[in-house]
Amino acid sequence: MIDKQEFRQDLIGWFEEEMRDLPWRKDQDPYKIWVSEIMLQQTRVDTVIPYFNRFMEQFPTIEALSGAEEEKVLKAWEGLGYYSRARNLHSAVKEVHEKYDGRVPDTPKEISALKGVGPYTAGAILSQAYGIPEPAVDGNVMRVLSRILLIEDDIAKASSRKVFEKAVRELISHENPSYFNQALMELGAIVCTPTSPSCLLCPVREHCTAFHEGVQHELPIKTKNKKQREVHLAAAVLKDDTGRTLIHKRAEKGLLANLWEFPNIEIHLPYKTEKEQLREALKLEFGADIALGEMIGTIEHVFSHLTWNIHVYEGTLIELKEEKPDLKVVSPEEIEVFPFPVSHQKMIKQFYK
DNA sequence: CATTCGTGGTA
DNA sequence: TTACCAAGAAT
Repeated sequence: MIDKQEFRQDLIGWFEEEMRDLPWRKDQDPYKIWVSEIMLQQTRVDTVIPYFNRFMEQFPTIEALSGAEEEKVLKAWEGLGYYSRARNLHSAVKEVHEKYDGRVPDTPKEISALKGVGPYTAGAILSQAYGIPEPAVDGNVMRVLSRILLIEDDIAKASSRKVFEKAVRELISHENPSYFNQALMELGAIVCTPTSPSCLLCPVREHCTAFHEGVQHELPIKTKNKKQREVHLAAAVLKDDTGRTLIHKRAEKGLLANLWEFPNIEIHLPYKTEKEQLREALKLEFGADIALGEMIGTIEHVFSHLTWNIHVYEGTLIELKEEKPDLKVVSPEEIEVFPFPVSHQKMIKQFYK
C-alpha cells in the first residue's frame, strides 16, 4: 500500500507547478465549472476551449442561460456533438434558477438530481466549486489509478467506476479535494496517457505499482467495443423560384434531437429506386410539391456508433402544402441561424452556398 | 449491464 | 485506412 500523505503531496505539488492555464480555471464560479464539465464530457480540452469562451460571452450567468431560447443554446453547441448535453444543461440551469434561486446546489443528492449531472460531473463540481471531498472518476482517473494501484477491473464496464470511486475516497486530500481530483485527470491527460505513458516524467512514479512491475502498458484493462453499423440516406436540396431551400427540424428525441437538416429518408432494401423513394417521401411525409432532379453528390459521416452514407439530390420546390413548425423555407442568409449537425453543415457548404 | 448519443484528432 | 480515443449520462 502506498503512503497516502506523500502521494497527495507529490500529486498536488506537481499540479500546482504544471497545471494548464484553462479558461474555466480563472475562478471558482460554480456555473462556469458546471458548463465546462458538461462540455468536457467525452470531448478534448482543445476542442472545448473556443466553445466555452463563446458560450460564456453569450450566456455569462445562470440567469442569462435560463432566459435563452433552446435554439440559441443548440446553435452555440453546434459542432460540439452530444447535443442532449446542451438541452439537459439548459433544462437544469432553468431548474437551478427557479428552485434554488440561481445558486448551484452543494449537496451530492441535489446536484445529482439535475439533468445531465451524473456521478463524475457531480463530484467534479462539488470538489472544484465547493471544496467537498467527493470522487470525480472519469476515464483519466480510472487509467491512472489502474496503474498506480494495479487495479485490473475492466474499465469499459459500468460497474468498475465504483471500484475507483472507493479508491479515490481512501486517497483524496480533504485539504484540497479540488486540486487532488483535477491533478489525477491532468496527470492522465499529460503524463499517464493511454498508449505511451511518460513514466520518467511522472511525479508519482515511486508510488506506482505498475511502474515498479513494468506493466504500465498492460493497464488499464479495457474490452473493445463492437463494430458500428452503416445507414444509407437520401437527402434533397430543394430550391424554390427565389433560391430559398426547404429545411426540417428533427424529432425531439434520439439522434441529433431538435437539430435542423435537409429533408431526408433512410433507404432500406431497394424495392424501388432510391430516387423514387425520396420523391414519394417528400410528397407524403413532408407535404412538398416538388420536381426531383439528379444526384449531385454524396456525404459520408462517421458517428461514434454508426456511419451515414448520404446521397444528395437537387430539386425544385414548387410549393409546401401546409405550414408546419418543423418545416421552413429559408434563404442562404437565414439558414445561418439554425443549428445543424456537421453532416448537414457539409451539405450547406457544398450544395447551398 | 449494454446501447445510444457526435465530433475531430491520432497512431 | 482502420481503430481507437476524449474531463460520461440517459435509457
